[in-house]
Amino acid sequence: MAGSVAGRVFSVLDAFAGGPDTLRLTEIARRTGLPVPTALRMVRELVVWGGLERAADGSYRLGTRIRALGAAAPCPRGLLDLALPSLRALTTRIGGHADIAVPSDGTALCLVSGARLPLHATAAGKVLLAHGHGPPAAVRRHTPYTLTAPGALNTQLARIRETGLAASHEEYRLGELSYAAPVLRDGATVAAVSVTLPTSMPYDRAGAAVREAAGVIGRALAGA
Amino acid sequence: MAGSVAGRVFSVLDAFAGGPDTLRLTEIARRTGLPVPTALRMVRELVVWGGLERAADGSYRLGTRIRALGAAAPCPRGLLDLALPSLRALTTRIGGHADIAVPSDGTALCLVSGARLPLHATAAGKVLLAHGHGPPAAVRRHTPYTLTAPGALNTQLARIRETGLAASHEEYRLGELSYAAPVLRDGATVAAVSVTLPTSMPYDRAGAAVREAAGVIGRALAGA
DNA sequence: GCCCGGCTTTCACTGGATGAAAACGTGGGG
DNA sequence: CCCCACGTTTTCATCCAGTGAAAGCCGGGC
Repeated sequence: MAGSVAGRVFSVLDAFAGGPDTLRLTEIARRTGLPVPTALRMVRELVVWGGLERAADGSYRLGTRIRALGAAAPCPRGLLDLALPSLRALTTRIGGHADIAVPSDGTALCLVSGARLPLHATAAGKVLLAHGHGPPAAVRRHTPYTLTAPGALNTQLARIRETGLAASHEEYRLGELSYAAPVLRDGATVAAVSVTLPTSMPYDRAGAAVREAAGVIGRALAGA
Repeated sequence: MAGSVAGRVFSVLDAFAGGPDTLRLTEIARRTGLPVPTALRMVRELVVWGGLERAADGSYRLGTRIRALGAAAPCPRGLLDLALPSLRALTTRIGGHADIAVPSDGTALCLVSGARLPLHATAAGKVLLAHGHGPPAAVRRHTPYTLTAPGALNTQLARIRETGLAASHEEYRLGELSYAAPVLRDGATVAAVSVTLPTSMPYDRAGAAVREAAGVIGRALAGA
């Protein structure tokens, strides 16, 4: 792949996946191992297409075309397949319901249950929100504990980014609490693993367990 | 671009942008105009990379890599969220419809209404055109007032760059006028704020109001 | 002014890309 | 069962798009 034109184009795109969201030509060349003129040609074609766009200072960032495609991408069946073993293990260990959710139309789409959850009121949703998926389809109050103030929510999202763990205590349904952790692929959050438990059955290791499961699934993704 | 490898890869990806989320090889070849073996090679490299994935029945769909990239793409992390308060204020102050538009496939995609507007005939579109977004998907006459001569349009675009304000007087729909101003991020225009009014309504403060709103949103973007 | 780093253009060479043709697989109609 | 039709995959001789070293260009620092 490295010896093909397509491969070179892809490597340029990959250069943006993990790192800062804006790169200069030289930096792209360094990251991809491509000679500068070659990187320039790749980048130019990407700009014409709309996959990259040029910032005012001459550096590059991912463009609208990539965003549009990302939004158009359906949720991968393969993801559920990869995740199922870990989800079963989670349920065995913690109890309750384990699921994996991807962003879809401003909601968190649960691949196991098929449910669509609000982004602002569930642990899985908050994980997705915290990592740039959004905006939410609707922000409404589901229980007395639902967070609706943008400020409070943003503070939580910042914390979620720091800790890699989100929680929801009866913010969506009374008597239900959930924990969720991000599934990473190439440094980007592509899904959220969550467990949902009745408040009567709290389990203090749920957070760590969810994080572990997310890690395992992320590694499975990388290996696939 | 059509004559380059990169262009062919892009056209394959584009084939998925508008249509159904799963395509068969022959269908991809048909949509892109590529010979089948060529399409096959493109598709294969995309699959290896992760930009496409193969469904159980042998058809193809957009893959996790594309999703991850789309998620990693900066800027509209809640561009609409950030803009909504300002847009509401605009409507309250000026009336009519306020919206924020980003370039998408040669059109101006309005994030509030979801509408796609032509770049050459609307205020929001002209703002995007004036700052390097384009080319337009199509330049056609919508009303007797639509500008189609490239010269006249370019003169206007230059003026828009100078003044930071664009207008459209019944160039898209009769009885409708709109004003738009650029939203800047790192000095680059990433979106356009616009208000659309019936010609019967007063509008003398619309220009300044739109510009102010765009400034506020730009500052919110920088802070995020 | 001079230098230095990064961006862009040029150009002769070459190896990856190309696509017609043929082989392969599969399903279904007679 | 055979044969046909359709979609996919492989092959291979041809050739042109892609390559990258080198040189030119621009701007900013000293």
